[in-house]
Amino acid sequence: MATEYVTRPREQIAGIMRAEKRYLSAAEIHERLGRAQAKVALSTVYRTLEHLQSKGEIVARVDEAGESTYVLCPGAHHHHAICKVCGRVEDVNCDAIDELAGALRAHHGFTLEGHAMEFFGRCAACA
Amino acid sequence: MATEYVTRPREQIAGIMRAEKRYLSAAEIHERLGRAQAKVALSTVYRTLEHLQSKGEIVARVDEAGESTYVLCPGAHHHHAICKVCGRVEDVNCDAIDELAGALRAHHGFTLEGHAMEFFGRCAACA
DNA sequence: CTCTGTGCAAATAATTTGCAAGTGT
DNA sequence: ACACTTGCAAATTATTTGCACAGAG
Repeated sequence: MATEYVTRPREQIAGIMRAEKRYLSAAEIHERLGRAQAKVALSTVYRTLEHLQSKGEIVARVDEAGESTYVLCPGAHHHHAICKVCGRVEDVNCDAIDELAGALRAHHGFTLEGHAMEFFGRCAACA
Repeated sequence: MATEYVTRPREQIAGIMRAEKRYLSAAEIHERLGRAQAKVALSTVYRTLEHLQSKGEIVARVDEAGESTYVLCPGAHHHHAICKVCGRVEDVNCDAIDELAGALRAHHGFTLEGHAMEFFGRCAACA
């Protein structure tokens, strides 16, 4: 049960994810597959992305337009700095916020212009 | 030009947003309007939410299921601590991350279990 | 009276799903 | 062989839009 198969669509999608350092939508991935002469169904792209997500190899994020996008993201807990211009993603580890702007610039040459964060847990009433 | 009308649907939707301290989807708001005998079209809910958003009175967030949700959020830049159980939202100002867990518990009785953040700006190549 | 807001129903667009056929091991 | 994957087309779901009518100023 739960045997793992290596198929051409999966290899090609994983290849694209590995080659790109930015969040891509299912449609964008599907389009690149088409350019590479790979005839993969869009539904397969969705299913493969879900599969990679459950394996913890990629993470999803919903962009401004409401589309789900995905990026390769293995390894320990960290956050992403996303370039507004080219979409490139820099990995950022969890330091103090005040240090962030300085550290981002020093370590990544990334100029911080904005950020968003959310916290999850249990409020006083639900503790 | 751009005159601002006060209508019953708008008042009722604003009332619901004011009464709730948690993120609600358009459908949830619509359902509450129904319970309150207010016959407001779902499309009007969407249009009103968009309107309130452009006025900066509410903020949107996409939940785990991919639905857009909205909460009243006036005033200065801050973040939200969302209770996993009841959905209540606590406002959190932008302190150092290490202090966050302690501060959240001390100031809000909120036990931090997880967080997500994203940074936006310009990478070295695009600066 | 005029311009904005609303309701309704139809149109979009992203994502999901059923099922028959294909493929890896 | 057998279980997992894929493709295709149809179904689902959230959100948007066109248009005639109602309501606010």
